Amino acid sequence: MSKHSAAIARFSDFLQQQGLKLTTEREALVREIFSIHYHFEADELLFKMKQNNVKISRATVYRTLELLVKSGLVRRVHLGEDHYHYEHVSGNSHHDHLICTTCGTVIEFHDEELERRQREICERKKFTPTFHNLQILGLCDACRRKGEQPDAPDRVKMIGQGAMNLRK
Amino acid sequence: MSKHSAAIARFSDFLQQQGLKLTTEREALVREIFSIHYHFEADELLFKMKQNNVKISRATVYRTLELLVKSGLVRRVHLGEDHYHYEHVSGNSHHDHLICTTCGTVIEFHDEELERRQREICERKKFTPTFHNLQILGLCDACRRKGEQPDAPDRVKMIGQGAMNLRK
DNA sequence: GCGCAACTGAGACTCAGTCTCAATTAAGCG
DNA sequence: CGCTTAATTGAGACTGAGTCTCAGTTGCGC
Repeated sequence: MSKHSAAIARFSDFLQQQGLKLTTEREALVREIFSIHYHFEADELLFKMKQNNVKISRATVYRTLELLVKSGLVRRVHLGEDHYHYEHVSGNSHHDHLICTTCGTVIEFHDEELERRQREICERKKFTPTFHNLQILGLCDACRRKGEQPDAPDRVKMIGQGAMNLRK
Repeated sequence: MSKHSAAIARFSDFLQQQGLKLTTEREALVREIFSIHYHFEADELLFKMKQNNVKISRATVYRTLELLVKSGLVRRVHLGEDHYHYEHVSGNSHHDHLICTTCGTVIEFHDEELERRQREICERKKFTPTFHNLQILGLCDACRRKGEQPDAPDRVKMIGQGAMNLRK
């Protein structure tokens, strides 16, 4: 049960600083998040917790995600779809995404030269960056091989495990 | 009335190629879009057309925007909010965005070195890019000057003219 | 001009995310 | 260890962007 205790301790500290409380729901959510090693959606989280018989409400999931983002333990990322995805932050930290528009595969990468160049651009524009978000959409190697796209997808599909809606 | 006729001609060609029709609604929408020289939202478009006494439905606006994106005349951009923004494409073409998280100002920029480096990264990952989207969030010069952020905004606010909801 | 596939609008629907409010709980304090 | 109270929770109503349906309309190739 002491898995992910480092993350929980960090979150606890953050909450205390803000005069907020570490509740069982919040703790369970952090555990769940840190056991997912991929991008996830809020509803996916809710679903998984239901599966594990952990009781938590939609509202609490969203509220806690917001706190986790503020605390820096979780990052909100755009993956080309029209709603948010999240990922937990653990040591290694920042990266950007290559997203295959055919199969939905997400490839992470980090490139120091790219980062440096961005900083230069900001400096020149007198802009103080705090965060950035880069997605490159296109075809992954596998999809390119299996024929020049069969039917021109105009929208990214099937990212993550899909929505699995189960409102209540 | 022949303003923006180049764009309309291009769209007409695209439609014809696809066996689709150029209707009065679609033409009016293209006119409206090409008279906005900034990022806009779908609802904003609907609102402006109502103001100008052009009758068009929400469904048609969305349907036409999709076609315009496919035709390459309009681009869908993420501006850090939870819904889409659009911008028309006109000659000069591709650029990325610096977005001030305090006042919502959007600064456009284009940097060839950044583009080149991205192409290199894709090559190394055997990824065939078709499009990318880079937003750098932070503080613009003006906001940085007027004090180190008064109350830590955790979310981008007030981008564009705001939503001005008027469903019907 | 005709025919018919493409198109349109009204409004129902979906789905992610937010808000409200009464009931509950963490945690500092005596 | 119980009290107090501010923070938190869950149920479900609500919001707002975007999609879908379907009956009626229209562009356009013949």
